[in-house]
Amino acid sequence: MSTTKEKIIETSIELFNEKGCLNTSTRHISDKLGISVGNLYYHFKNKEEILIEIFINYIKIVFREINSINYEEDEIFLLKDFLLNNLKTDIKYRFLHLELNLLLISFPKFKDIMEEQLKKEIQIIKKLLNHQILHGYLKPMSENEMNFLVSNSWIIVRHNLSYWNILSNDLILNVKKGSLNIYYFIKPYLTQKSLDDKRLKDIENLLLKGDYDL
Amino acid sequence: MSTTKEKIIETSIELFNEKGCLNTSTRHISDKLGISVGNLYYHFKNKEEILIEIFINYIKIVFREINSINYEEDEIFLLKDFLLNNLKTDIKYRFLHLELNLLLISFPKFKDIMEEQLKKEIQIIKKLLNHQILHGYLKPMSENEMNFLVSNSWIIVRHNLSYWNILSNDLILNVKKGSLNIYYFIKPYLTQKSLDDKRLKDIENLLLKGDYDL
Amino acid sequence: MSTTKEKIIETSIELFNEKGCLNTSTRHISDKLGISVGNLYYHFKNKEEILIEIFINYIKIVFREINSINYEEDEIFLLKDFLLNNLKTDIKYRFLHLELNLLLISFPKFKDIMEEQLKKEIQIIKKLLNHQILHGYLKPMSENEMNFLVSNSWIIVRHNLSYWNILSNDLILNVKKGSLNIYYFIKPYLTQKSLDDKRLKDIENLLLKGDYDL
Amino acid sequence: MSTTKEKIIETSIELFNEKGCLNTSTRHISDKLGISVGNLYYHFKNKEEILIEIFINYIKIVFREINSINYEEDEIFLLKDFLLNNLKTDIKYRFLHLELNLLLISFPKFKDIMEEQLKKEIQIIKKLLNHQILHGYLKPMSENEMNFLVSNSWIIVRHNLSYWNILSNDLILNVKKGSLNIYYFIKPYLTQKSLDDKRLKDIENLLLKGDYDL
DNA sequence: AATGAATGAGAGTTCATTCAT
DNA sequence: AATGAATGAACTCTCATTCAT
Repeated sequence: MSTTKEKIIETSIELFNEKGCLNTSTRHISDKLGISVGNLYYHFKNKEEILIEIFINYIKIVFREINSINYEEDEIFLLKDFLLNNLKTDIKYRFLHLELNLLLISFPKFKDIMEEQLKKEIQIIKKLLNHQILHGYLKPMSENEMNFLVSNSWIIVRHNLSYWNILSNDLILNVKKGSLNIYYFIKPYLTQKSLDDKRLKDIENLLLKGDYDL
Repeated sequence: MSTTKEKIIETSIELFNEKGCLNTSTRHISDKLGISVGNLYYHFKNKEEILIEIFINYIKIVFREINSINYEEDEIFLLKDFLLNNLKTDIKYRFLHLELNLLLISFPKFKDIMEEQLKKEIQIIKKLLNHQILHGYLKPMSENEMNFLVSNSWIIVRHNLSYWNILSNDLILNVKKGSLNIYYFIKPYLTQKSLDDKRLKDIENLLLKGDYDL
Repeated sequence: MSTTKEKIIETSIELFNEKGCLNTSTRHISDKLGISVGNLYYHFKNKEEILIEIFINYIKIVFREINSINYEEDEIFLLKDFLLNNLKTDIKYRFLHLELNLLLISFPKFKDIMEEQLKKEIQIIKKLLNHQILHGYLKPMSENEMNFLVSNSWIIVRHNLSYWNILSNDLILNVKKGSLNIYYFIKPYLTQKSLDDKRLKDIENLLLKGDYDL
Repeated sequence: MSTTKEKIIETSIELFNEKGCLNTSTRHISDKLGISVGNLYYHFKNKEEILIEIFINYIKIVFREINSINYEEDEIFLLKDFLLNNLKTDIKYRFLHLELNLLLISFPKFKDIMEEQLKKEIQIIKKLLNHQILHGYLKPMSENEMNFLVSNSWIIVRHNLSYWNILSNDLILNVKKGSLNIYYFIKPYLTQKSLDDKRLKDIENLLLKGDYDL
């Protein structure tokens, strides 16, 4: 049993993904939810606050997943986590990245939070990559190479859907193709130890077959 | 001395990059240009036609550059072309990719043309990559790997600005960083022959120093 | 104390009669009423919905009057009802018929409702005429003659104002002349019994003198 | 080989019938004709002048037909002329009557000419009817009855299409039905001599079968 | 918490008309 | 005669937001 505020968020996410945040009016949201516009504005000061609330929810989930990684236990699975765990979240909040630039232009507060958040993400990805290097799963690299591996990862992870969405309207299929974008992007950086690991082959097979739920 | 139609296109591009196509009204365009809205609509049936005209201009330039590549002369420079020649064009028309997903949702005709165009681009990039493999500059790869190299290239090329724009407002700097994204993305696929080639080092140095005009 | 929605309808009717529905903008309506355009569109999805609401109001009144006819009591007065009762309604909603053809072309939903409504009206007029025939007030006629009596009645009733409006701007006078159009149109179909009836003479005198309120 | 001015008139008539005069822009007309708007305005001061020119053409044809009636030769055929000769003209210029009231409201000059013209028409119809009475084809009637017979004729002739257009989109069929409206309207006023005349039966049969070209 | 009426700016677009060429 | 670029007012309609209840 969710509160009205939560319902507004969920409905907004659905509509933003469907038609885009900029194409979705507050009236659309309240109509779809079956509440009054006034009530929506009782819970949120304005549209940007809805967007920011959504983004904060997104951040929380992403960080919860990232922080739940057990760095000690089983190092190769870090890759699997990196690849699979976030897929569902990224689908649910896909408009955030698909529409990112207009959101940054249109909503200044959102831009500030996004910037701050990206910096944190960069640190975490770096930590992850360094950990993988330490355990011999990832080839060593210079600081500079590392920086561009990080940014490229982010770009590929956040924007692969842009590519597939042009070619097809099948969201699930596109997301599964996108997971292979990430996999094949990271592959050249893996060590022979990684490539020989049975678990990596399992991941590759899983992704290639697309035999998993989203 | 450019025609009104051309001026509308140029002004639209400027405003679309600045505020986003969806945030720019036809009245903004005509006001900035100092003409009446009526005159704008005399030259273009509607806003989508302006967008499409811009996109067609973009395509023409991209294809002109691509078709001017001399495949015989000097194979390594294909990479340089791939990296540098399009940068200016991509800056000028950056809103096309930064705002892509909302444009696809909002303008159905544009989507059709974009889809068609992307399919052509894919073929051309494949041809380029195969040519590089043939001459020993790129490592051989499977059909599948090739497909994801192509899609990842496209994603990195078109969306690297998304990343840097969050962190800084300096467009030129961001574009130059983005060029390194492309370079470092492609590097793991290069053969030793490429890596040993002096011209590649020159490219890398050029990009790292950012000592080139845009 | 009427609601805003009702006021919009009343103001629209006034303006539509005055300047024509097609010559009346939604801003005219809201300006005359002293509300914002936004408010008008809060109450009505679009202009066609205003038109349809007006038409439905019109239908309701027409049918209420028609259904209030007591077929048992006094048959000759059916004619009087047919002639007089609807006059006020037809004045109030006169643009509906004066402007009919453009409304049908311009508003497809309106056309559908109008078609449906006309078919109902035809049935009711037929019933009325048959009742008059049964009681010997109207000459018997073939099915075919009946059909064209019905259509001609409708045409005369709905369009007589078209004629008089060309010749004079005095609406009330024109409407009263129009009532005689209906009367003289129907007269040749009346039986001797009708013509001998004092009440018919009364009606004729009333209409000729125009000594009644509208 | 018609002049540009004539072509503008013909094209305007087509478009006015199709979409309504008020829904047809000068741009529509010049586009359909393949000339420039400027050229259209070279030939006509404004839209109203086009309308008036059309109306004058219409008047000329109507009067030419009316004046060609040979009152001596064969009196019963006056009815046929009244019924059939004008049908083609009325189809061609149907928007003039279908859209009449808005035209009167929107174009003051047109209204003046229309008023003047209607008065002339009334005189001519009266003359025709009196001639028919004189020869025993039409029942004698009072001045008053005559006036309303005239106005009702005009209403039925000009507005019967309004009725049928609601029920069907088949123009030719509707016009043919409309001809029966006129016929059945006039029938009660005919003398036994008319009704016994074989030529009248021929007309009725012709109209009922609809076996004639338009 | 919630309603829903109201605002007013601004969106995309069309229009009759003008005018230099 | 004819072109077609240009105007600017007006059109229908949508938007984020406010506020009395």
